[in-house]
Amino acid sequence: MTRLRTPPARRGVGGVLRLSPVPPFDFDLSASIFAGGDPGIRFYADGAFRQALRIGDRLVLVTVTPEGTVDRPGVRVGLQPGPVPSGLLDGAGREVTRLFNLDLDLKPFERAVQGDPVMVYLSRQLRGLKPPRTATVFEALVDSITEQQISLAAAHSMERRLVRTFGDILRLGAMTYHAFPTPERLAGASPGELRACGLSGKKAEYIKSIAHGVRDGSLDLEHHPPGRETGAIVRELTAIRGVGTWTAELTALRGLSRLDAIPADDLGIRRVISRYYSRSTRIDGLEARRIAEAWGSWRGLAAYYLIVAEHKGITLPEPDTRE
DNA sequence: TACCAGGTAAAAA
DNA sequence: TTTTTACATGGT
Repeated sequence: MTRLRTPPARRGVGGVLRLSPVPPFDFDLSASIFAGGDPGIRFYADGAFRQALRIGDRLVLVTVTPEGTVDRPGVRVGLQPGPVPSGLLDGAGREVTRLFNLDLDLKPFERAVQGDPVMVYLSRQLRGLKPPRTATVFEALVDSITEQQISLAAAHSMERRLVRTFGDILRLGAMTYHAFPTPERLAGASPGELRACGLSGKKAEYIKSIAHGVRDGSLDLEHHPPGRETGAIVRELTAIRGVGTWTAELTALRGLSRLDAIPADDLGIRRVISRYYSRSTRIDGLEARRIAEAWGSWRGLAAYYLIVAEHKGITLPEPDTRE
């Protein structure tokens, strides 16, 4: 897949940065999945996205708002509290670029799925949708382990408690913001504290072990040699205790933006593929992978489009009426 | 009250 | 080797 470099950021007055995402990009659509999030953790409302992020050695509140149009998109990044040194501003720009995949070029994806009428329709309905990425691979891995087996509602409740319990705190006025917990903090957590967040004993143990590995340097989740294949990364991840194929693929997709990774065994992905491609007949992971082959190296992004399409209640205009 | 929900490793057969 | 089981919370 092709990636273009984001044009140089323009520095505004008073700790404000303007970025130029690769078009097409629809910020409101891409950020809308964060609507209804926890305002103290990660939140999108009234056209502004907010999240507490660690930039270098500082914890800051990042506020992202859209400018321009889908075809000439801009993004405004504000930091609190001030004063904001220019190095911090540049770091925040890189971080926001990562979180919203601003340098991803969607045009090759749109071309690659031209032969698939369903994906052509959905990608037009969702034009400019870019998949979000976590601030760290560690965060993606911890979230994915938390989400194993149970419903997303249950998992999100646990993730929220995990962040509120162990995440570093930033106070601004009356608001308290929580960053995602560092490996150091989770490595130091007691099993009982992790269990109190709702995690099973085994999940608590997996997460603690991963946090230990990252902290002492024996496990490097964040750095991968350029050109390394997604399959190799998934295999590496599955060597970690508690990480199966599903967890590794989800982590590669959300944490590394490996858009060719598709957690095809995932119940939600199987459901949306069957909804849009199999007349809602239940399918297994193998069948899901077979259908996903049509999307080539963009299969993970295509699956994300299906999830968002379902979430937004998008239906196909002409149901298949073969006799 | 059950039962299912974006799985996994370990025990049992 | 393949199959079964325990596990956590939230929604219906």
